[in-house]
Amino acid sequence: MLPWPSVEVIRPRATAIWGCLPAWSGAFPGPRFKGWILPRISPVFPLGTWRPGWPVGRLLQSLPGTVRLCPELSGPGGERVQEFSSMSWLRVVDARSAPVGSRVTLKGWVRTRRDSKAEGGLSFVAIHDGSCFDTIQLVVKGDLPNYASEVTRLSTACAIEADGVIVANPKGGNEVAVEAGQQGAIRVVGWVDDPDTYPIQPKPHTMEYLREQAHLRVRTNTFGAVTRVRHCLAMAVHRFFHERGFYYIHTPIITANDCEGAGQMFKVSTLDTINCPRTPEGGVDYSKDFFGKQSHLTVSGQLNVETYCMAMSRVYTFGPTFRAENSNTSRHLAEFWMIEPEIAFADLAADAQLAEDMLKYLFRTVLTERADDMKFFAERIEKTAVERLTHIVDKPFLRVTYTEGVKVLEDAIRTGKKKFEYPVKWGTDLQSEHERFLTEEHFKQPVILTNYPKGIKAFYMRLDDNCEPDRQTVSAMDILVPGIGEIVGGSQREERLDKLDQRLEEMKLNKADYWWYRDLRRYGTVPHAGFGLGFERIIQFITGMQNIRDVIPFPRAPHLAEF
RNA sequence: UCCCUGUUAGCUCAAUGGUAGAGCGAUCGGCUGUUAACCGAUAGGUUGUAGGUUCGAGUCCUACACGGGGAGCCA
Repeated sequence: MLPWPSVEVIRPRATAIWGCLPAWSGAFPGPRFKGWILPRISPVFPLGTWRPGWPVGRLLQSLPGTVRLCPELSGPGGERVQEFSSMSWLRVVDARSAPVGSRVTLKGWVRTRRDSKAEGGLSFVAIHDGSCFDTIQLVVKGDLPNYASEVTRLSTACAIEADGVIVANPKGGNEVAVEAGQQGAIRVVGWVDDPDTYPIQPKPHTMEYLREQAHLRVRTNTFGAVTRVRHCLAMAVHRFFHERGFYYIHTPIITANDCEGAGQMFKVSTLDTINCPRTPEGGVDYSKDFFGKQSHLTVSGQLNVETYCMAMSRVYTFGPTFRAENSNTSRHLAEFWMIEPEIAFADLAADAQLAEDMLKYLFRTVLTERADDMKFFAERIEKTAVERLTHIVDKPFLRVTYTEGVKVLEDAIRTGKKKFEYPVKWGTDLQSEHERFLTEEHFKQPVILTNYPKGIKAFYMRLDDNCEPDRQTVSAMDILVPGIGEIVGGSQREERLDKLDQRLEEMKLNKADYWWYRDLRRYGTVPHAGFGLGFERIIQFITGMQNIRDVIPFPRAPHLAEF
């Protein structure tokens, strides 16, 4: 049975892409090998235009004339080509670009159905399968044996298989003609129980409502688009670091350090919550617990990843983190994903540059690879979604010290340009309204704020040299973006043991608890720096989705763990 | 956790303290190479829960539950 299997294309040496091209029913001339056309895609493409995993067929379709065929190949250049031969149907994204006349089988779910009495019965059935934003339309003729009994009863979300022929839609694009005369068929795989009460109707729903239907909401345009963008970004994160020689470190989810410090933690325990073992003083005896001491879900992989940084030079973590704070906002989750790189022999400036490069890489990638979804976000979710990313990619982020930032705020107040609810004073933390003013109204672009007063920052941040008396700062930075606020928080770490100890003391932390962290400063310490990037927040910023609960598949927040 | 606000048909929302309404969706019919289709008809309700005031409560009062916006905490 046609059609062709999906083919994974790999990039062996960063100069060319080799791969197998399905023989599109003879649509492309060229040398053949066991039924495959074997192209070599020349490096005339700018590097990074496309990626491993994209079928070559799509590239040929979207970029005609830029592919050279290499007849000398007897295989895919000795490189790995993986065939998913068990998948013998075509995805919607490939059907949309397949040559007219191809026989295809499609599998997917019905979005909409419209009927016509013309030509002895005709139904237009739009189906989707997640492979791209758009649906493809099946034009089903009334001559199918199950036309009246099944096809005209199809409703939103019915699962079907369709055999048909790719034809051109009169108004542009591809569609699939399904008629008995051409061995076409519609097979219903799964019906929808009661179309009247199916929660996802072909009409606009509010985000709040869809949140209550989290198991079904991915079937909508919006959540399908969010899902593809999220995936695209996750892959881009790994690619960004991998291409720059970073190692991906799997830091632990469970931690027995009660010293992570960044807020309330979830307890991890196997003790009986009602009859737990007691210490003589009446407290819970955690020595009888699974880990022999009190343990928690991690709030950050940073301290662990620093240890790996002190041998591997460039490392990062990308995993879930947990905060048991009672935060109820559109920017907070109890379970969220964080990207935390750590670089050795680096200062704050290098750290900021890495963060800026990474953000721009992510923006560029999503604009290229998910243009279809980004177009949708710009049309329906946030008008400037595409425009502002394009804009940001082109110019350097602004670097402003905390002290300069405070001056800007004070000037704005003095000249009556702006009124704030909270006062601005050097040494205190900036409020949301202050940060928003800086990035949204004053600078109107992403801003890297640096060198904060030490009193408002964590113990591990490096003390700046040559500070004014009473104005001691640390090498910390926050990246603020319009609409979201803080998206990155990072710092150069304190690599000098005496200074670190001094800070631990000042903040009344127990040195003994940090023995292994302090060891890093005793044995071959080097200047190093890193940052944390909230993955959901970057998705929010890119897509314009207003609530963070709508950019993660199953959000976890206070009183929210239904799905 | 605090402040503000909301909860009425499958969904989005109306309804001076006096008979519960519309649009969309669904179902049926008509028209149509349709694509946010269009036209007509039908079905669909213990007004978030529990109390209270009143001759009478969707509407006023109290408590609770849940949703949303903002703040704090942060990413």
